Amino acid sequence: MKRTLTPADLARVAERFKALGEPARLRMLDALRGGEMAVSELIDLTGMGQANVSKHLQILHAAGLVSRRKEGLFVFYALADREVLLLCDIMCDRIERQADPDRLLGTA
Amino acid sequence: MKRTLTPADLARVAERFKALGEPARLRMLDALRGGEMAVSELIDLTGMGQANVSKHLQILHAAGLVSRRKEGLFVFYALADREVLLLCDIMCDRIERQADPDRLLGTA
DNA sequence: CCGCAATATACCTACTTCGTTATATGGTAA
DNA sequence: TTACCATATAACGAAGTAGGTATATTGCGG
Repeated sequence: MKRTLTPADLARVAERFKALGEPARLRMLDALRGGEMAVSELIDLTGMGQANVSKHLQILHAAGLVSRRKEGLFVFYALADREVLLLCDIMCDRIERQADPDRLLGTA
Repeated sequence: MKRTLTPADLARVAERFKALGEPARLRMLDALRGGEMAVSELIDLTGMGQANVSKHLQILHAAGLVSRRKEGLFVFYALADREVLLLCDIMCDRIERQADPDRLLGTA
């Protein structure tokens, strides 16, 4: 197991995790599970403002988590690869395992 | 694959990713790979300020990423489980795969 | 050409977060 | 008890970020 990440690499890793660290962006990634979507679809689906959705998409794209494809007036975004979902699923599994007992106790 | 995360769960997932979204905290988690460490060791090892290290540890602990153990004057922190490292490794692998060609091409 | 539709960007405000210094808490030893 | 050590917390300023409105860009149709 190599421990040879440069500070720049470390910053890049942090950038990606930070991009995943917003509920709004997680919702957008979840919406993209079914396949690519145009910005307007994401706006409609999430109920968020247009400028806000666009900015979040830039952040996700800068982090390499989503890909872009222009087609006429529309821009379609898609998950960059399967690992993005893998990360989310691992984290969600942790949440579900820890949240379930809480919910039973009414701690939520 | 269930898509039944409540908004509260979504916020919890985001909280955890956000906790991973800081280079300083990633360095601390990396330092904990070898096993539990006292706060003063982390301070010494990372060169960060004492108050800063303590605050970052509270964030990691609140996110459930590290565990605590008090022993006399010392408090030892350790990785909460193996999945924490799994997440980091997945992300690091992505970085290494994407960073290497960039470096060769001088695109960075 | 003009006007419109989809997306991106600039700008602003409120809020959060990082890092530091100073102080408080808890535990140990003399 | 008092002094000291390790850790936590408070308080502060600087910097970043989310979300909104307004505006710019880009591509299409008339």
